[in-house]
Amino acid sequence: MAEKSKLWYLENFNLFKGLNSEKLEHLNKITNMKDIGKNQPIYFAKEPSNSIFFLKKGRIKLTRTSNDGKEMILGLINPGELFGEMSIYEENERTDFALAMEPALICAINKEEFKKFITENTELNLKLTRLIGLRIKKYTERIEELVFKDAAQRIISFMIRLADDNGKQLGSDVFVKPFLKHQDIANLTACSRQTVNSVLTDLREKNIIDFDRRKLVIKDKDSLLKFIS
Amino acid sequence: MAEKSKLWYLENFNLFKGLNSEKLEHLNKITNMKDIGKNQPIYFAKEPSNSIFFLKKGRIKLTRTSNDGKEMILGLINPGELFGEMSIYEENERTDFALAMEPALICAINKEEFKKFITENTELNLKLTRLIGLRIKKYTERIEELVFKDAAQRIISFMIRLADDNGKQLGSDVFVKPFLKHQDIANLTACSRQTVNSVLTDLREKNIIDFDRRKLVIKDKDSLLKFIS
DNA sequence: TCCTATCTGTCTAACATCCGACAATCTTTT
DNA sequence: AAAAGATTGTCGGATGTTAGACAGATAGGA
Repeated sequence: MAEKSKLWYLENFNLFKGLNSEKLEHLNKITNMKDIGKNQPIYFAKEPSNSIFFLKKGRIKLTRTSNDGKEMILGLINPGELFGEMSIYEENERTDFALAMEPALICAINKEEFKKFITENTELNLKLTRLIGLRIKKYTERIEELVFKDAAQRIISFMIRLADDNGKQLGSDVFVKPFLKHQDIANLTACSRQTVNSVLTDLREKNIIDFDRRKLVIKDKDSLLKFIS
Repeated sequence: MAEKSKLWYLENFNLFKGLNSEKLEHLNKITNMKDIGKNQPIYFAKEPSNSIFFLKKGRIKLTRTSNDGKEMILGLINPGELFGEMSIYEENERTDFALAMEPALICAINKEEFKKFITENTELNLKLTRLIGLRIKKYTERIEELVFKDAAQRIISFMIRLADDNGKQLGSDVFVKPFLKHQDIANLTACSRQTVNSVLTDLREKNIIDFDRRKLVIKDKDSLLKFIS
């Protein structure tokens, strides 16, 4: 990878927008671009956490596994987003597991280097603080959803968020591509694969959504919103 | 309330330990002690968030309410702990609701004043950052629990945490006093009051715990731990 | 002190969701 | 192009949890 393009990448991460070229150059020196293959791990749980990451290309899922082998997905990471940032706050090892869902390009920064860089760039500190606030908000909302909503409502909420984050408006429809496999949706919404399937096919029969392995189309968002009232 | 005792209170909050008397005096000037009656609110959801709080005495529950009136408890606050601190991170209104479970004594600090105080005391900043990291960890563990564990396991995990936080070792038993009413335990563990009751009485029959309205006694922690394996 | 609220304990029926099973379809590898 | 593997679709039975109902116990206010 040419150094020039790496610099360009850095500049395009939300977090780094507005930094001057001197600072970007310094950031460039302490970062490391890396290609990750499909289904390859980026880090493991219980691994000492020395780095934080930015995603340039691909999709990452952050997961946790129960004692008896069940998987839950804590969150999905899209290009331009930071992940693994908990290593700034936790002393020891990571508690989750990051996996590339498709071929990905990531940018790694050493935790200590990044900490130092932050203290020298207080405007970054503010952005980071805001980001952490958003994370907490997201997690508490997730808890709320698990407590108050049933499986169908959780799946529908997930689709709406997915469409908001990754969808393209096309006429009156919203396209999301790629979609996720049912098992992943199940692991995100805390229900079984079969329940995901039956909810999705039911909504398709009602002409509210359409989907196949690779795409999701939301044809009638208003009806979806009614379900989660 | 005499000013002298208030200063003494401040000194005893974990977060402020180690501050010199000049800084404590300044803190004293920007804080406000307040008595709160049983079942009285401290702040409401959707209220502009101008203050953060420290709890000196009593117990606080942080709750959220669903559209159809069901309550969930996001967390309990014990004396010495900070709460409402999300107002530092979120711009707008609060998303939850704080209620005194028993007569309480709290200490309020204006958000902006506190922010200023932090920037002038960087060692505090570090402590606060660590605290936020712990909050995130706690929330993600809660999500994990909701996804992986059944109702009985969640209730048992809750009792163990309660005993760790508020229990007193007495011989081979751990006493927790006061206990919570079953409905509150239900709202903390995402299940119904009836389920809480049946799990508790079942454990009592097996001589693993004992309880009544005011206390919980853990008589056989090992057996409890086996349930959550 | 009595009276009223609230909380606990215990049923049973209804319900949501899971789980195993298996065929059909699509994807990847050889 | 064939074979192996992964994903989707669809059953029906098993299971955990809820919700309603109501009696008895306890706490708090008049």
